[in-house]
Amino acid sequence: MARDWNDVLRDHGFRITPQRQLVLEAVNSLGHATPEALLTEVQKTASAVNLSTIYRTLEVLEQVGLVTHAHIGHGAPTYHSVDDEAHIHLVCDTCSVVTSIHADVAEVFVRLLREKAGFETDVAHVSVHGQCATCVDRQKLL
Amino acid sequence: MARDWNDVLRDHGFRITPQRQLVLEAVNSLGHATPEALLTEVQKTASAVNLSTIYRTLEVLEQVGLVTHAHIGHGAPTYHSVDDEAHIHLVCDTCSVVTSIHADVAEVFVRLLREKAGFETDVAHVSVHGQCATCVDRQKLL
DNA sequence: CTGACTGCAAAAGGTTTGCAAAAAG
DNA sequence: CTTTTTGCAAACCTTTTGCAGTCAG
Repeated sequence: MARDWNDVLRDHGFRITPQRQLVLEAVNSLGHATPEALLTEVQKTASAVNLSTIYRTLEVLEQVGLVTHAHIGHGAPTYHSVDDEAHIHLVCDTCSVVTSIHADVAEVFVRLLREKAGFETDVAHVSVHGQCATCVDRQKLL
Repeated sequence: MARDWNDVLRDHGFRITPQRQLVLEAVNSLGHATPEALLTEVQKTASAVNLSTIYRTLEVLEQVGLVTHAHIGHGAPTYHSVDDEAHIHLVCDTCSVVTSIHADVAEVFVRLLREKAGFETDVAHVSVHGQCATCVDRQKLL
């Protein structure tokens, strides 16, 4: 596992660079991370790395299937390793907390979309907005 | 119906202005629209209206519950009338086409999220990424 | 060596803000 | 008249791009 990421890149005609290795490691170690957060992490090791390199690297890594991203909230997308278990992001519009839940809960939903619309859902990319348990409870008290 | 939008605003302590009326009308007539698109629409009637007014107005209209927005793709959010039937956006990551499907298909999904995570889903806000029927078919041919 | 990759700086896209003038109630 | 709302311009933040130098293969 630790050695085939570079094969994946090479197989797609990309070169192996320290920057790419660092970004990939940062994605793996941070779990969920915005480009900005990845930059900070990468710069702990290599302070000269530029933000635009992060973006370009993520594009490459995503293209070869080593990472994916999901759109949470308004601002920044978050990237995570493809190795991670498929999960869905639940974004609370009240308190902005993001929780994850196993993608299994979407099984029926995904099947319905396939049957009714011929749509193949990328489960990991889904982000669901609404109100988290905590905020729902808090609201009941008022 | 045509007359109570201003009551809604007033009840929340907001004032009635031509700009707010025009933005609301634009949201209703365009169905799905980005702030930029709304500006263009509004300017057909009142060319002096400014983009920042559009943003501020949308914020107010959303706050009082007359419109909502959804995050489709990377770029701009799209706003629509709350009167619209609840629907889910299916975003094709291959061809970028956005289709809508009635929110009923998410019923089981929403129930599961409520039961398993206590999460109350805002169905209309969900945008689902994946591959549309057309692109799925096209890929099979290759 | 040669083309892919990087750093830098500047541009672009979308959204927000401060302020003075205009309009609503 | 008082307070909100607007227009304008500038600031902001995130992402993208052009270019020249650097590095991987």
